[in-house]
Amino acid sequence: MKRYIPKDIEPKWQKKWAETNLYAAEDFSLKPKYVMLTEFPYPSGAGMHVGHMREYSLGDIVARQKRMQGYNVLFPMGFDAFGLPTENYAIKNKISPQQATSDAVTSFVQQLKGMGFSFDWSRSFNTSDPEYYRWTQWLFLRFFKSGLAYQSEIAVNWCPFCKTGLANEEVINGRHERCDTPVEKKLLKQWMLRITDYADRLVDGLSTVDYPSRIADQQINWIGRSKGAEINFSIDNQDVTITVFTTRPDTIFGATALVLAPEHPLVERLTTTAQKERVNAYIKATEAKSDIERQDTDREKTGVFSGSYALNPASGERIPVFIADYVLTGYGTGAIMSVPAHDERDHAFAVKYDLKIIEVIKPSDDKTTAATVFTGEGVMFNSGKYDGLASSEMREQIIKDLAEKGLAKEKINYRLRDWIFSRQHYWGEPIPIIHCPKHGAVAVPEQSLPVELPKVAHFEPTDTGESPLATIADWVNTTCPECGTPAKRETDTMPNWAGSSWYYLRYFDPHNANAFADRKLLDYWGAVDMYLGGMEHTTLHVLYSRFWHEFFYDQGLVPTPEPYSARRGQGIILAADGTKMSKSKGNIVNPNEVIDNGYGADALRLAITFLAPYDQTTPWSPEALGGTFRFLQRLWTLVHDYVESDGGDNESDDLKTIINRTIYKVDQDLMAYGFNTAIATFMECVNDLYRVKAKDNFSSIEWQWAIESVLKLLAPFVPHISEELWEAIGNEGSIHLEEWPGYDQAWTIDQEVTVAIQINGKIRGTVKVQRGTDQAAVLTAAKQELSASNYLVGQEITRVIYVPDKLLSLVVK
RNA sequence: GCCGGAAUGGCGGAACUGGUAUACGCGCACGACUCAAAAUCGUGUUCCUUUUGGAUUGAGGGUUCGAUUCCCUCUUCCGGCACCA
Repeated sequence: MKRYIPKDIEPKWQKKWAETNLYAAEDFSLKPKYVMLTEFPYPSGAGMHVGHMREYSLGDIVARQKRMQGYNVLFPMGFDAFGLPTENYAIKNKISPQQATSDAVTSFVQQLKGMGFSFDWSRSFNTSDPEYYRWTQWLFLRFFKSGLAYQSEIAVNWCPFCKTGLANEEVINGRHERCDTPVEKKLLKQWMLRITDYADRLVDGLSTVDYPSRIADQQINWIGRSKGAEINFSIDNQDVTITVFTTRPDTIFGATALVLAPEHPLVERLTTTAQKERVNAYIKATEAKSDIERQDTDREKTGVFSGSYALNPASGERIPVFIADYVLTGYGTGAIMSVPAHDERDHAFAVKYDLKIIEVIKPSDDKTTAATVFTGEGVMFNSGKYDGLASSEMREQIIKDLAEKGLAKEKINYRLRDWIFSRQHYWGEPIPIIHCPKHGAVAVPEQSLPVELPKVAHFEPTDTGESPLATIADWVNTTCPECGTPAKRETDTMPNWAGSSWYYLRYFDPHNANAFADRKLLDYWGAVDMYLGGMEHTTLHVLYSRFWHEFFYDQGLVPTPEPYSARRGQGIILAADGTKMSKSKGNIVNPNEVIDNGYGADALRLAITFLAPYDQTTPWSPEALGGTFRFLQRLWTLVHDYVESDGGDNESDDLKTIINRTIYKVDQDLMAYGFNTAIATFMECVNDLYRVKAKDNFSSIEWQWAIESVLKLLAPFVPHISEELWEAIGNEGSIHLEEWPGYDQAWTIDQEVTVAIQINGKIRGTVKVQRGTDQAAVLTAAKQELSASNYLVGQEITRVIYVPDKLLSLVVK
């Protein structure tokens, strides 16, 4: 018998699949379509480790099963080539980013092909190809022409290490998500995308798609929609109004101060001469603080009195106006009404600065202790005509009453901020804008796209807040498309999230030179049916691309309101020691090494998938590989034993049951993405086949059917060995073109069942009976079974509960 | 602080709508083959007591004939957000 040596079979089949174009998706096929998308990687010099392969292994299983189930499957792969990782790699190795990208793509393709994934390679592209980013620029101009892309001089998050501005989404706990450097604030003129215009749509759209709640909730939290009111406070003896945002207008009678952010535009005007020195000193001190310092919630609250007083529009009381940095300038109006009795932050502030604390809400059950700040709903008091009424019900009434006097209006605020879209780096799509002294920012005409990234000798980022492109005079200097006068190109580039915000659409029509994709193909392929990727992209890439797609839908460019019908997030594979795999720690498990060590891609795919539920973060276990390899060896031996045997002529009910049950279970598991339990089912199945083989001499026809069925089920998981064994048992043509096997329900059920006997809640024995035996007969059998023991001796049975074919529960005393 | 998830043998994990907890794999032990080892095959493997038995799904309570599963309280860990009014 031939031994199972993966090296001998895997490259052979990979070559054959490529030659026969086995996994090509067909445009306009009459079969139902299924788009299985896995996030495309950014090509870097580091190569991919086993953790990366989890995502593609899972996607490949689904894609292959769907193909066998008769779908026209699109399972594409490309490369997210622009961005910091590639640029940093290029700088470090003193090669051009173009070269770094092309080298990395070559090695990534080799790694992916070695795993036997069924990607349609004819649709592959990389986002740094001018033929691709031409359309990224074209789509950006749609935002620009709709007023959704605008320039703004704002204090951006600046990473001093990467030397670039960042979006809010890229800042984690005050640090850059990529390099962990604390970010600084830097005043820069930036391109922004008005994602906040789509805040409601991004929340509401979630109820139309199939996302796990942990992903949907995270996006909802990130967007942070909160309903409340803007209320105007007039300033005593001055013709000035301060507008505050609050979600609790029902506490307005308890507002005993106004607090403005230090950056609030009215601070200067409200500061009295007597207080000027103190206020200026405070603002200076605030500016000196880092973002991380300012965001520390445990920090003692500080502030300063402005000298002015406001009038509470509900109570008419004169209340002081303070300036304090616990009020944020970027949220709401940058000013709040302080209600110390019912807000913990305001309480702490009021205690420190000796402000009045007026309680106006008490819990309906009235068991509050004076020590705590009551922030819940309750009954209003000290609130004039609202006394005795429920706070939750009066909230809208108060807004209405104040609105009649022109003092308030309903308002919804979002935590989400507009998307800072400029990067001061070389390796990105040039923003296709020309700055004309007369016409301002002008779009590059469509026929002049792409605005190609010039090839340069020096592409290192600068400290000036300008992109390296700014130094290339003959690229920067151009003429205005409107009037022909000398003008300058925009020198900032787009963030690495730009190309990935629409890449799935390009797979539908990857070679189109006249449009980002043909409308007929967009209509045919529609939304992505399943999108698998990392949890870390929930509030970055997934949110961004939903925003782009929703805008395109409004522009009539795409047929569906949402890009992804369903989304799943796979868990991270950690190193065996439980820490993250990283090149610097040297704990990376390289798939190439695993394959070369003789385990092969199939055993690796199984090990990755069998490790844990797909969505769970879990440490890698090198030993698991031995287990899955042994399993494949046992399968190999089983099939070859059959091929080399003569075969008998026995019919076998056991065999029928084993196979039908396996098909049923694997079917169920795959529907629920229970990949690890599906593999356990295969292992049980092969163990069972060994067991019955030793017992009976089955007919060849039955064995052939059994083995063919098992191989078809295994084909999506282990494509090489199943193809090899499919051939070995005498089949022509690829197993991957076979139909997914069906099962006979009748053979998945045992005729003889084991019924557990429970006495007072404890299992005391079991009886075997025919399926469908009635309660009386089972009770008789149970009494007989337990006659040898004394559980029932001298006891009276007071209650009998029978769960048919499963369990008999007796209550005795 | 807020939102989400989790806790089951030595380890990764399984268990359908409440119905025989520990499937499958790893590891370990013993046996077969071998001069020997590896590989392979077989047997066993939750814990305590081993005679009967008893305990056990992070802790404590509850509902139920019966709870890993449902409810309440709490602990720990992981992910996300965080002075967002």
